[in-house]
Amino acid sequence: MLKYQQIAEEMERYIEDHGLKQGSKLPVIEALMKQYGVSKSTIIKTLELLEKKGIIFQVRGSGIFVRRQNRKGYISLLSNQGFKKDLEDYVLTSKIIELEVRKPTEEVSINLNMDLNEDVYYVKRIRYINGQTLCLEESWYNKSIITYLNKEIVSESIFHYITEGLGLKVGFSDVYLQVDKLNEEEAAFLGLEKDAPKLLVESIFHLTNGQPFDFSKVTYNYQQSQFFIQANSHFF
Amino acid sequence: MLKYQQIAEEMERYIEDHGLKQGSKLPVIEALMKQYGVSKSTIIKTLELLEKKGIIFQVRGSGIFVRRQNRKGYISLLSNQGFKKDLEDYVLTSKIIELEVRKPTEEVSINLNMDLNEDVYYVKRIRYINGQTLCLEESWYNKSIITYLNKEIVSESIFHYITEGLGLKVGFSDVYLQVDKLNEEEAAFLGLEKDAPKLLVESIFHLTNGQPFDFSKVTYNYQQSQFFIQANSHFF
DNA sequence: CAGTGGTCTAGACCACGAA
DNA sequence: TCGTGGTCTAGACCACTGC
Repeated sequence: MLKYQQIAEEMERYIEDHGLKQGSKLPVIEALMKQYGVSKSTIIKTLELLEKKGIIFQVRGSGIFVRRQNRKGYISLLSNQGFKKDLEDYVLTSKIIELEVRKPTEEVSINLNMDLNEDVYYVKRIRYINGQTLCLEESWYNKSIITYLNKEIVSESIFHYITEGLGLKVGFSDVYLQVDKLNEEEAAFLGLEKDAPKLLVESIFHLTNGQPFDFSKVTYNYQQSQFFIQANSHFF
Repeated sequence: MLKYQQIAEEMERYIEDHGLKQGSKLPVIEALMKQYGVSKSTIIKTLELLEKKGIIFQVRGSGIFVRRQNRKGYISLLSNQGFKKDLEDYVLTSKIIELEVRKPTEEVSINLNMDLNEDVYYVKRIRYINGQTLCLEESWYNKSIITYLNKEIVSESIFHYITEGLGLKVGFSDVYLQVDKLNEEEAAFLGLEKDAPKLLVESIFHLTNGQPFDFSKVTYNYQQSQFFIQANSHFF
């Protein structure tokens, strides 16, 4: 593990364990250098990482402060790969509706950058939170990358299998959101009435080398869907 | 302007002007160092910035590549402060419904970290895109920070006024999303039927020193609302 | 194993905020 | 004006990719 990752974890744990609130001041860079016995650049790298993750913010000429969003039960739209971390206190389960090897549709082939005659794994499942329907999920995986899937894997965390089991590294993802009304089939699966609101989230996941391997369409039950995002200044 | 910002802008313009596609390889770091006459660290800083903005991705041992999402007409949920950049080809207008100084409600006081007897500017407006209703927006500004607003300012870009006119610096924001049904009043303002889907986006904007100055609740017309987000690997 | 990106160091100097 | 974070440099060494 890299030094700056190590230090970032320790600092994150420190903030968590001491229950520091938004605005709490952390030690100055000089002190952190001494405390961890590393150079200034390494501390800065650490702080950049913590800032990206939304855990601190830095004010030039003033100091380093804790950043905390205070609402509970929201799903982060950025730390994708399942909701494990956001919804730790909730019970998440899945029901598999379909799992098979297919040829991609035109839409899928475009999003996964594949030929129409290559193979994809198609997975359709319902996810439940505390026994209530959370979402209806359809995913397509490029079979030349995700070479094998079975019911057991799919009923657990697919991302865990991809990173640990297959040893692949996830690089980045594009996420698209739309609001619309449920059609009859979706309503039936989610246990809602037709034309009720839905949030449709389409995601394309890429490996670190830029290759797309997973295209997903997730339809959320509007009653269970609260999301949040932390944005940083580099966008302004 | 800092060197690494300058170089980032030049590289971004180069990618744009040459219409480089996702996966196009850019020059190696060594070459960029020579080309711009700076040290390796500065180039790395440049590339980190471009990566955060979703313009490139880097693959260790391989190279630097262009990242591009291909869908048009989506609003970025991260580069907030109005949609100017995302919807360049569209005509955006506003109608002001209310503009006045008020005392905050409890909800507003919590989100802006204010006392109940301090003053806030309250702004309510409808925004249109190509003549269609895009959203209904309610905003509360801490009056001790945003000291003055009038109809003219509010009918244009409020963020432009805050950064240029008042010389304030926006640091970061927390964004919360929920899907629900329109109530009667919202439906009337947006020209939709009651109980139609809506996306409610609540945002809290902070200055670089961490002080919240703007709490906004924006209700989107579901027919006009397409959003996107680019996520990076540090979340995985 | 050559090429390429990533980490880490030590230190000079700059820019901003608060007193 | 001083304390603090930010930029930039030159260079050593590490780690991953792909031929």
